[in-house]
Amino acid sequence: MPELPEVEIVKRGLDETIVGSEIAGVEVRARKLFHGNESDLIGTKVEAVFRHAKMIEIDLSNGKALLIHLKMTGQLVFDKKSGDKSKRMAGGHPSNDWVADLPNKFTHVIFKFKDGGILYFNDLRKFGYIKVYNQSTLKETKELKDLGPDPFTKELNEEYLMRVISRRKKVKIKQIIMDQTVISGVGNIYADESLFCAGISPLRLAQDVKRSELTKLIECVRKVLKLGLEHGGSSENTYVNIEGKKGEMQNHFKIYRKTGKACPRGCGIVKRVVVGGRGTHYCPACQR
DNA sequence: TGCCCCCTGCAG
DNA sequence: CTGCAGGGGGCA
Repeated sequence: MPELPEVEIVKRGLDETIVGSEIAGVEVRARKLFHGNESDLIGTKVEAVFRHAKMIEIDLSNGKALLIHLKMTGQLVFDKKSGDKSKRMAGGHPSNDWVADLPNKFTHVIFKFKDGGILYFNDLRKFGYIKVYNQSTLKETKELKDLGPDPFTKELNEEYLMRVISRRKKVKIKQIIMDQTVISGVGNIYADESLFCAGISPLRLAQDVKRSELTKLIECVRKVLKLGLEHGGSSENTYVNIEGKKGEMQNHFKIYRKTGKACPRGCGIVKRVVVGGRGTHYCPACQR
C-alpha cells in the first residue's frame, strides 16, 4: 500500500518506538517473508531507521541492517507493553478489526524487545519482506542500487526528467513518475493525484510533455505527497501507522478511485483506464 | 515494453 | 462469481 507518505510515517513511528531498544527475540512465522538469520539480530540494539523509496532500513548495533518492504498490505505495528491493548486501540477504528488483536493470522514476524515492546510485521497478501543485510553493502543491493532521487531533493528537476524521458521513447508519463528508478516513492495513488493536480493525462507519451508541464508536475508530486503526510497517509485498504491507526488521506482523494464521478473541477466525468497494468483514474476534460 | 504472478479479501 | 487492490520481479 504504502507509498512514500505512508512509509515515511511508519519510519517516524519506528524512530519514536524502537530506536535504542535491544532485540531480545525474533519469531518468524512465515519463512517466505523473512530472508536471513534471526540469530543475527538477537542482543543487538536498534541504532537508526531510514526510508529509501518505499522501503525501511533499520540499522542494528552489530553492523547488520533490516530492509523492510510493505508492498501492498504490509503493516508494522508496535505494542509498547504486551497485554496493554487499551492504549493502542484508543482512538482506533473499529472497522479495522484485523489489527485489533495482535498477533493475528496475518502476523508473520514478531520482534520482542528487552524493554517489553513488541513489533508486529503483518501482511495480508504476503507480498512484503524483511531482509537481513550488512549495512556496509546495503547500498549495493539490488533493492537499493537503482533507486532514483527522492522527490523532495533538488536532484528531481525538469532537466533530470527530460534526460530520463529522452531515453524512454514509448513510455507514458504516468509510468515515468511511478518508476522507482526515476523517482523514489511515488506509487499508484499519488501518481494519479499528481497528474490530476498538474492537468496532465496519464496516457500522454512522456516525450510529448512540455518542459513547463514537467515543472508543474514536479510541484504537484511534492504537493500531493506532502498532503498525504499531513493527513497521516491513505488507508483506502489496510494501511495503518505504528500504533495501528488509519490515516485520513483517502478522504481527500480528488481523482483516485473516483470512476464515474464528477471531476472536482466540474468539467467532466472521471474515467478509469489501465496504464502499466495499474488502475488509472483521470478526467479526460481537464487532463490533456 | 507488456503480461503474469506472488496472495487474500472484499465490493459489485 | 468476477474483478480489483498503496508493489514489483521475472519472463518473453
